[in-house]
Amino acid sequence: MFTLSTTKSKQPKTSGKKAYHHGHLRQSLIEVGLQVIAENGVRALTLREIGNRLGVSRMAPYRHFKDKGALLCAITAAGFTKFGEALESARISAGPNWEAQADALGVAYVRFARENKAHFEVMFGGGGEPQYLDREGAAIAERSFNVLETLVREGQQSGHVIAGNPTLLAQMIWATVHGISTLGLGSTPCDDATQQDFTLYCARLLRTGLSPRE
Amino acid sequence: MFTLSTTKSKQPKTSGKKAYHHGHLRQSLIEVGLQVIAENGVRALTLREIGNRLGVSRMAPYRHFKDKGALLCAITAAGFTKFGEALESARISAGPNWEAQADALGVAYVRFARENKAHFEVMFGGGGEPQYLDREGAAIAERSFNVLETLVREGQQSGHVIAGNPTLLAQMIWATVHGISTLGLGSTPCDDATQQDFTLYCARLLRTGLSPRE
DNA sequence: ACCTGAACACCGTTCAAGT
DNA sequence: ACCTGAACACCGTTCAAGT
Repeated sequence: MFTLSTTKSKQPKTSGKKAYHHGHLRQSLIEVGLQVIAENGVRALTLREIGNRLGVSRMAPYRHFKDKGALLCAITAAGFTKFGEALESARISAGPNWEAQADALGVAYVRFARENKAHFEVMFGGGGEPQYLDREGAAIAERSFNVLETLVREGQQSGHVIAGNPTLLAQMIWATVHGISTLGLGSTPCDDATQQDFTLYCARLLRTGLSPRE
Repeated sequence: MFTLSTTKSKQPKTSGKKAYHHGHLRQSLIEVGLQVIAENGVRALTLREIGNRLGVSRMAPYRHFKDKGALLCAITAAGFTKFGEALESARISAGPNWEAQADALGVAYVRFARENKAHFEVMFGGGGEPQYLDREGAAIAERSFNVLETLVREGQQSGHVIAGNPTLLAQMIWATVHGISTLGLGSTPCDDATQQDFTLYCARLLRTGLSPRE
């Protein structure tokens, strides 16, 4: 589960005593926090609970995070990093065809939301909260969006997309995939395939439009 | 603020003592609860706080709601009722033109989200919560969606919308307006006009499509 | 019926303290 | 540096009780 370097912090503590802690509490807090959210929702995220799961005192988290909100911010930032990677890698593995890339991106977006409910929840303020997004997180989040905007620009150059402000066009697409994700549209009730189908259906409609072409 | 009948409950209590309570605690709880959410978010909603604001004991709410979740359900249901009315009235006052109706509906959706943040938050599970939606609330919510689906059907009959499953088409539109609403797209940072512009922009794109018509 | 107080098991967070 | 315990001001909720 731990993907970090295994180098303990500064003092290896020659004794086998038990040590103050494993040495990567910060990362563990994020991972376990995410786990708790995945199991029971953001609402159930409790510093005490995290502490218990890690066999650590109630106050230990405060060594690494100013408060609960700071932990959530870190989780959010980690989420957007993963999110951006998922989008970008989906686009790349879709090959050179523009439409294939567009489809892949949409599907990846919706799939990420489904497969990382906990992260998605925190990332997009699924808490009525002021959205746990600090300066750093916001920058990462914007990078994710830029994958989409880049796609639009390229589509315009290759003649797949109409002229117009690429940012606005990207936002329009963004709204659609995001709406599908949050509304859980096309899922009956837990089906991944149907949701993917619905996403592709929407992607096609988005291209050709809702009004008849004469 | 109180739009209910002023008839006190059963016993008017001839004495001027102060009475057990004003007689419409249930409705007051919903209204004040909504107020608290509007001011500080769902997270800040506290039965105790509501009680305080109403000059009522901590336990009074339990007389009307099984628990906090039940209150939230009632708030949600009330929200969807208002929401459905907003959509329907927007459609009606848009006149007979189909496109005008479609635009009005989209704008009304996004505007509702903006002007009723608190309600919207609770209605669509803006809490990572299991979405406070009981059987009754779900029925009301579905009715709101049907306004949209009806519009699509009529659009198909009048030749404004391509053929296809009206439910899926409506869901596609729904996803878009919902995405705009939750992402707060087109708002810089609190501007109502620009968000409306953006919504209309999306509505047009939705009709004509993103790929060039040759 | 409708309201109340005391009490219980939970929170986040502060503080003084240990190694 | 990193961890800990006790303590404080909050929660939701149960219970026994008042009118």
